[in-house]
Amino acid sequence: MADSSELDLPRGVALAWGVSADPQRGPKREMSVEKIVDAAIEIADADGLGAVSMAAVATRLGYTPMSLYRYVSAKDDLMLLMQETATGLPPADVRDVEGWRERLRVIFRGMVDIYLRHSWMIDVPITGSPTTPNSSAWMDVMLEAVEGTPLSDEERIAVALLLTGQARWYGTVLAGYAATARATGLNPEQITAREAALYDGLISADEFPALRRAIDAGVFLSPADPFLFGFDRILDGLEAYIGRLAAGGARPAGADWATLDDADVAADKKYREAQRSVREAEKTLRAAQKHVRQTLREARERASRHPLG
Amino acid sequence: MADSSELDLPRGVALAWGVSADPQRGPKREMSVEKIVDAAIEIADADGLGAVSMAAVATRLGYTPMSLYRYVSAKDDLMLLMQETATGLPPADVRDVEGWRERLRVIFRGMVDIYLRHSWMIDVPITGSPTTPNSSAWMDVMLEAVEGTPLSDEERIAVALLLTGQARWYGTVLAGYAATARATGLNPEQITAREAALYDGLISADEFPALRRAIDAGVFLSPADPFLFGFDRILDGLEAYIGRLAAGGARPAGADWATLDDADVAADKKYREAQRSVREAEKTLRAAQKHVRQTLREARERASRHPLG
DNA sequence: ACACACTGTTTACACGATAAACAGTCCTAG
DNA sequence: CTAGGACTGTTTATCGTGTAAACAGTGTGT
Repeated sequence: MADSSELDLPRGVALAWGVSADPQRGPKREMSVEKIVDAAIEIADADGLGAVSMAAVATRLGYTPMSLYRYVSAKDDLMLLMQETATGLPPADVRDVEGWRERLRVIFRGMVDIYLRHSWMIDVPITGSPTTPNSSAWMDVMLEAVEGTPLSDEERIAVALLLTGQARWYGTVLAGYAATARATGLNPEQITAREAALYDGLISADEFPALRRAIDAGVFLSPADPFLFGFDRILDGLEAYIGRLAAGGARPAGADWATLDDADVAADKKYREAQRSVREAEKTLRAAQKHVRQTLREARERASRHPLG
Repeated sequence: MADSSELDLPRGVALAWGVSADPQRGPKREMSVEKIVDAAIEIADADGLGAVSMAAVATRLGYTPMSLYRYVSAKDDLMLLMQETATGLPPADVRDVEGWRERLRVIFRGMVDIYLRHSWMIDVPITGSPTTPNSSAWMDVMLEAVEGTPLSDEERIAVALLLTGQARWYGTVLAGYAATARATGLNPEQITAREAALYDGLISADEFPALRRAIDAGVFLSPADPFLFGFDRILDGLEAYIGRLAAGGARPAGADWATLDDADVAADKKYREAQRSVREAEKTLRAAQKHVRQTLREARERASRHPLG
């Protein structure tokens, strides 16, 4: 470990590592960072991250809003600490599990559980990889899980990233459900049904043939969990790769992803305009169809009641 | 397609489908939804989604903030339209590409490009799957790409979800870079270097042995793109599965993910407390070590200069 | 021509984060 | 053992949000 004297830690990160001098003089502290963070988490669990305001947290603890700033230098730091606390430590029993495949599955399950418990986690704004103790512990346990494999160090990191991303994505969708549930008071089945109805009503066979066929096959009402399928495919892919390496197969060159150049970015607005005309044309096409004229009529009626429709 | 008379579309979704009656009487409109959305996107591209306020958009167009509300019923809707516009249509040439694997790669690349262009996309709050035309078009093209395979309808949706999630995750990390770049003015290499230094300074071999080893191997300074590795593994996994199906292999039963019950959630706070003691103990351990005492001393010095460290 | 549906604007409000100045508390250096 | 001052939680105030409501001007269908 390098000498840390040269580092100046981002404010919240230092708090997360518990590396902050406790004051020696002055009155006894009545609160603590932990209590504040716990209160904030409870609010977020119940009503989403949007409900976490300094005032709300303070009120819940019976203090005035400004008092929190003696413990947490800014709301950003509070959110980082919420994230870190809710992340917690990875399951302790991973080491007992036999085989990298099962170990990764246990870890993945652990991550998804976190998002299941704390759907607001997804809404915490990201600023670089979180160099906090608990996040590092998860990273560590993932790396350890694949230590018996012929994967290179870079590849192991890539695997950890792959799991993290997949869990996060699962969490994102779960959070979407949680948010609509909060907003509408509907239960998961009702939300699914409503979304299926929306799709069903909007997707025409001419414009979106493949999607339309899927809808007709009832996929949006299926109880099967698509994320589990995805996760199993990921494990399959790793297994195939590891198998190839073990069999002495050559490691393919790690391609470097071409970045966008400025011209691409500049072209984007024109591109959007071009797409707009395409879509405009499709819109006209749509409008020519009977059932869509119906939709339009409905929408106009609605718009007249409710100016911005 | 079912009769849409029963549906009441979420406000913004109707706008996205272009299903809103243009007013007939009254003065000519000076603005348009498109111009507003474009202005908002330009602001977000330059300074992030946080910089997009109604006032900022209006100012950029030379109007007063409230004028926007004649076109866009709320900021949420504006964001939905930004998302939809920036999403655009999938690449038109996917159909020309031979083989599902290459087709998926082209689509994936297209998605990542979007996040490369518009890193703020990740920050747009999600509320259910976006039933908008462009998003549907991407879904459609993904489903079409795997039409020649023996995958079931549910599985195809799962594949589309898998790609989307992976692209989003890539985008999340890209957005993190963009955000720190904006905040600090550093270029990507400098950001990587700074993060590597942070890790290097904080991760001890005792607490995070596997991670520490990875750091020493220099993985955080490697130029290889871990997301490409991950994506290739996903494709490998799909290939393996498709191969198995084609060879007449049985389809494994789609496991249903066990949801958390209330007891689990209630136990979470106690769990966090338990973890806190573990971490507290580890902290003490850390503090007993020489180099960490060093860190602490540094931190105290810093804290005395800068009260909340 | 005139009512009124519409335009963009003004004014106003309820929150949000947080800076600055406050009076009370209590450790520690003299 | 007694200040001085570091520290506590509080009060007050500022600035930036999103958006409701009332406004005067405009142009179209009756």
